[in-house]
Amino acid sequence: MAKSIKEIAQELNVSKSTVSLVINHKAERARISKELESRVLAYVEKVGYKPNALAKSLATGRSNTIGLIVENIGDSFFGPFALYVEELFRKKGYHVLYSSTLGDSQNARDIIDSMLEKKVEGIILAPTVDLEAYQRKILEHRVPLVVFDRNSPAVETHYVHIDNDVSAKKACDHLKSIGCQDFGLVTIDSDQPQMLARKGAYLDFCDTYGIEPRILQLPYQELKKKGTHMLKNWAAKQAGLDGLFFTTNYLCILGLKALRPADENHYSFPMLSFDDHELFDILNPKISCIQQPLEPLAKTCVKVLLKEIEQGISAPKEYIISTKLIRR
Amino acid sequence: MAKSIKEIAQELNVSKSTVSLVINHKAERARISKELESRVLAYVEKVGYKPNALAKSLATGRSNTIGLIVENIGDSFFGPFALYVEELFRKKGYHVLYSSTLGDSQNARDIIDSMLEKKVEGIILAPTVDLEAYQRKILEHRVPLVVFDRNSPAVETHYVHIDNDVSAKKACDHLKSIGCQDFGLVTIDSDQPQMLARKGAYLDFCDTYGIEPRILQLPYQELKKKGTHMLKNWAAKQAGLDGLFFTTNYLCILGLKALRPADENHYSFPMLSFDDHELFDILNPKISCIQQPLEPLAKTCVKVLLKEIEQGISAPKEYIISTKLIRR
DNA sequence: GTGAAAGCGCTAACAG
DNA sequence: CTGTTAGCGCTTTCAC
Repeated sequence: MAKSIKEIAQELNVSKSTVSLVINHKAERARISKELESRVLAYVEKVGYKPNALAKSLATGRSNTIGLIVENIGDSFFGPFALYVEELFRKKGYHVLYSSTLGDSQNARDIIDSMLEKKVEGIILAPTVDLEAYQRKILEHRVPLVVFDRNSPAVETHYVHIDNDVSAKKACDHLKSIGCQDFGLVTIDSDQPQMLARKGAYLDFCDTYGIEPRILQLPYQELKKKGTHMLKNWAAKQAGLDGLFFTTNYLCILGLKALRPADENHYSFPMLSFDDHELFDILNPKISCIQQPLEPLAKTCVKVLLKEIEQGISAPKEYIISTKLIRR
Repeated sequence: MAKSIKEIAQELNVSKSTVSLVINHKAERARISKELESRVLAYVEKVGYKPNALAKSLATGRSNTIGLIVENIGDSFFGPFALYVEELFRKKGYHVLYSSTLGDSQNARDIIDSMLEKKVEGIILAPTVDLEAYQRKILEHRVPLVVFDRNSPAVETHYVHIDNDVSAKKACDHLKSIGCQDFGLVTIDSDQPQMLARKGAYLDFCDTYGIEPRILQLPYQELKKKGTHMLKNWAAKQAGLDGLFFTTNYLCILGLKALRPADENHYSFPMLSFDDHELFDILNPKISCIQQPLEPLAKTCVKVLLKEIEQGISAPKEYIISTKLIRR
């Protein structure tokens, strides 16, 4: 069905290379006559010939594709992030092959393998835990890698992230400033470094102000099944609790649903979320949050990766994007 | 860096084809000795050899990739939908190449071209308007196509969608049943068939009950810039308006933000949204909606496309998924 | 049982 | 200026 360059050449009575050169805008350099060039171009246009990208990539060694590995493409953080990334790469002539790990390391490894097999020219990765070996593998294949959102401390790669300590500290300070004396932290049970950092900042804060820490760790893998129940039970036992800091927006949403008062218009205490959400500002009460600036985050990842692709792999560097406390 | 099959063969003192046959589990059929087979397998495992997917696809004509084209991967409808699709295809050994059109037909055409060049084995598409010619082009390339969410009526392709008329009618009935006598419709200005169908159902409803229709069409391309302002102005002029039906959830969210009362806890009238949203049930008041069941939608698209891929292109068929009115 | 050889569609020297 | 040629890495047929 689809024509090949060979057929085009035959039908035009020229050689394959002539057609190839014209198509790839190298006619000038090969000093092909303007007239022949436009004849070829016209014919190619007419029959709608499109080169087979697979063959082209195989021959050139360039796939024009980059891989983006996130935790969950359907999530309100990664989805919009992915859109920015896609847009930015599109402008540069690259395509994006996405995949979601769902927090499962085996998934992540499979995804990385197949991306490597597909010869992506670079990878942007939000790693799961235990992915150090595979991050090294990517690097060994000489494929540029940018890690974002969370990092495996042991692996030396470019790393784009926000300042989790400072941000979580800001969150705690804010809760204190609005009168919370005894607020708790709700996080997940995984060892993701960014979650550990947020928890660490909370613990430090408690230490500084002599607050007794109250921490609930929810099981990431069974959040839907058990989260609500666990949170309710836990909260019921926390006498004197006067605020809650959620380390991510989906936890905060879970919290809002679980702790919703039956017939009142307001929750009994302030809640603050890490990561914004499009509806946080119209809830009642409004939900303050630590906002990760998606666009700068995406732009930085793309910029760093493009540089690696174009100029070769360079020494790993860390890029810190600062967050904003949104008071509502 | 990455080894080729040729190197593996040399290092093993066998021929390329032997290695290839073993890797592809065709050792038996080629009557290769068990002993040799396990020797090859062991070596391949040891050095971590992975075949170049590009070369493989070129040789076999199978890319094991399918294309998914949505409007906006960052959106709360398409994002989770994409996740389901990805998961379902992953199980079948396919990868998904996504892209967002952002409602722009030129983007859509570029995306389709490049997917065709990459030799995807099938495409799931949420079309923009004016995409008929390109849908035909896909079919002419003998690439299986499943259209969902919206359809270009003229093109005969497999089409998975919800029943927009019936659903919108349900929505209107519900508003009436809770006492709205004079509710309006807020939609976008594009000619997407599903939007037209929803509007049509509203007009029919008004006709039946002798209600004077009040419709606001917001400019899709400039929603962020002008939407809030336009909606506010429009609503202010609608004397006696006692309810609002939004044809999509992002419009409803815009409405909730635009019409938020300054210092009251409730909106002045009920709002109902087409498409659910994770926070609609904790808003005050809660937002009722027409819920499109994402998982069945995704499952159907995948099932239909897989059948086309495996059994060849068949006569176009329409698959209708029914929606649910969620009263809140 | 195994390996040589042709070919998938394209690019990129290098002759002419 | 144009065409021939030799791959890119893999699959697959067909002699040996």
